[in-house]
Amino acid sequence: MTKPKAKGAETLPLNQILSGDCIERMNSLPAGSIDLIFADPPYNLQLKGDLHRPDNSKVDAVDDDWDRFDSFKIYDRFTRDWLAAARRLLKPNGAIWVIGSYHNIFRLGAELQNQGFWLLNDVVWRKSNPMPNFRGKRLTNAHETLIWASKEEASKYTFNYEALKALNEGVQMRSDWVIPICTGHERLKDDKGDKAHPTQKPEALLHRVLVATTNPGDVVLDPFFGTGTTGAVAKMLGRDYIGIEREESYRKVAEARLAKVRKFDREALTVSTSKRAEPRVPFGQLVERGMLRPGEELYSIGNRHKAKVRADGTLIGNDVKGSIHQVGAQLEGAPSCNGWTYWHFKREGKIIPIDVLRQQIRAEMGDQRPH
Amino acid sequence: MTKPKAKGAETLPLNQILSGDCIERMNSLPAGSIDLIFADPPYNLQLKGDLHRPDNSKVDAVDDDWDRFDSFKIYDRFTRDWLAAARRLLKPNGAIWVIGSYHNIFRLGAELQNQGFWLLNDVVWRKSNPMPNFRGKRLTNAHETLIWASKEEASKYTFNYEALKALNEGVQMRSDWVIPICTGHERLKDDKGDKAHPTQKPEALLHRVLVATTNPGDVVLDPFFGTGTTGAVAKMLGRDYIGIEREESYRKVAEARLAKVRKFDREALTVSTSKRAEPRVPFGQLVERGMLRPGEELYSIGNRHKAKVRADGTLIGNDVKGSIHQVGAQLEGAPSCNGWTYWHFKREGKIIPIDVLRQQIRAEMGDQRPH
DNA sequence: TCCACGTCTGAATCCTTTG
DNA sequence: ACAAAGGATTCAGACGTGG
Repeated sequence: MTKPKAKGAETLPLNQILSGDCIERMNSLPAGSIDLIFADPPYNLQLKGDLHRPDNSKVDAVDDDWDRFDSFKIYDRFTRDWLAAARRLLKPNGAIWVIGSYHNIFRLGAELQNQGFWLLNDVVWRKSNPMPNFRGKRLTNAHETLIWASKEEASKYTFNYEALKALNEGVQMRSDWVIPICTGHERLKDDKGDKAHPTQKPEALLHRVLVATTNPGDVVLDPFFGTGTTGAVAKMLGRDYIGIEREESYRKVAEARLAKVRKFDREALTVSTSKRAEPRVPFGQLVERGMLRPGEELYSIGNRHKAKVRADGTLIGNDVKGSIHQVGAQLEGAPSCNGWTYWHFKREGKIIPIDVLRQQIRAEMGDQRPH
Repeated sequence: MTKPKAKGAETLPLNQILSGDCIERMNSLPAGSIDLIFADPPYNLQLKGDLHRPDNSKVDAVDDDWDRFDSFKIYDRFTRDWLAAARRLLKPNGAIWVIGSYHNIFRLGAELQNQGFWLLNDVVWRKSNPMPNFRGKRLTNAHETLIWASKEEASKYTFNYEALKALNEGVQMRSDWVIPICTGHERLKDDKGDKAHPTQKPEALLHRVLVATTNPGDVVLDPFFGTGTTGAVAKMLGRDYIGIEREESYRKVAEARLAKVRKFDREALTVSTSKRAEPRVPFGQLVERGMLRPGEELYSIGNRHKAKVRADGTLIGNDVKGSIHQVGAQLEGAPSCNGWTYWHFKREGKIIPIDVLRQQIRAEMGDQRPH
């Protein structure tokens, strides 16, 4: 499924992290050479004093220099300039994702429209574990907003509808995505054990973005690369990436991270075109959340069969592909099969049913109830 | 808890639906007279009569750069004008809610910021039953966005934190709200049995908005009244409303609807309140009243520290003296401390928080409070 | 080995009254 | 006006420790 390279693509610094100012670096790249841009620009939080939790511990605020702007006017000029540089780089059918909070997302969205980008969806990242509002003065700020836009109205943008539907276990993917914030082992630390970047995004978020709106071999640019989540997920998924990052400390962490990332199997990257029904916890979430890796092998209940996990949450095994249920049924020659109890994965030599993982997600999904 | 009426409030056309252009009608109302505005403005640029070029020519289909830019310009002017009229009406501590989709919400949010409104939250209305995306070209657009903003940064806006927490089973209300779209009996029909309004909002949404950010007796204005959901819920909740609607057909439906609405019982309107709303009790009163004796010892929450009560209602312990809060903070090395929950006294061998005594005093005061 | 429990932390525009 | 003081306020999840 490799596409013909765009003109000038051979000169692109693929799978590298460029240093310096993102606008200058973007302007030095050839026009019309990028398939997708993912941008997580400074939010301009405008924080004032300190904030303490009720237990008197201090909240580690995002007070970095790179997030300070003196006025909306200055922020708007910055937004206009980097978006213009980004737009120039996109292929005619290219698209962009931006992410932000209420502090900046309205300015981002309006400027996207002003420049002729065509808004396709706004997507809500609903955090399953946000920081509470400690003073009880507002609603818990439990989400961030992403905007997905094509370069222009006429763009034939990439959208892997069936893959996303498969990720969502047969139901159309909605514009609100429930994904935990980046914590635990995934959260990168510096030498001192502190977080390496104040706003590292979860890989599950980028996984969904890239599966949805790119194909293997596409070139993905992230002009605010940070510690490289976009690059890491792009590499796993067999996309090429270009990162731009100003801060040397972030670049160093990202380089080390990317060196360790391994691409998933080619088979796992081929996206499903099958159609299925069935609601409930989508198996694809186990993949998105990194509980199971694309390419990982699952074992049937009697250990007579095995199958490989694909990036869109389908299985492939012995020339059979489809959902966990379909593949189980086929291999057993049965009319139906409950994939959740049929399939098992291995951890440290142990065989564990995948249903265990579903239960973990269900426990996290307490927040799905009406609020 | 009746508030003093604002100047000019006696001239307000309370609980009425005004006809005509919302900007003109808003400009005819007295400045600084409204507690809360809820606005669901149109975003369809072709909406009849709402938007004109300066020369009154028709806005063509949005099919090239010039037209796109021109139509955004017109929409922005419309947004600027009605928001300015709305802002003039708000009391200094007033607030506004606006609702929109990705077509217009970014322009609304940016203009709110430009005019000096202070964004408090963006809220995602997550529809539990959205219309699917039939063509499979995008994500199911399963949400709309609301913005909650105070008139200015310094505004002491109304937020009934405890009431919302109660609505959410004792957990802080988040910025994502799961509410079904308006269907079934709630959906108003016209004479022919068709839906009376294309975008009727669910009462559950307005219920949450008004419980959260108004008090009984507040004046709520809706400049795009439609079929009157804001008014209906305001009336149920014992708030006064003013509606403005230019379409006669909508006004008629709204009038009929509002005539049928009945206000809830006063008891039902009482919501949980926070401690902040309770009267302040100086610690010295406990000593004055003999509930605690000078010289008596108090014990910290973990029983790690103790201090002696002095006749003037200060504490002394371990070379530290001052208020119950100051001494607690000093002993804990904390930036602040709530002495009421930190300190305990002994009676018959039992350890009891001093807050119990404050509550006794408050209970006695309750009898004397004016209603 | 496993459970119970305590600790820590996350893009946060996070107070109100008195003097 | 500004400064000082009173005193109200948290959820989910990861991780470590101790029994």
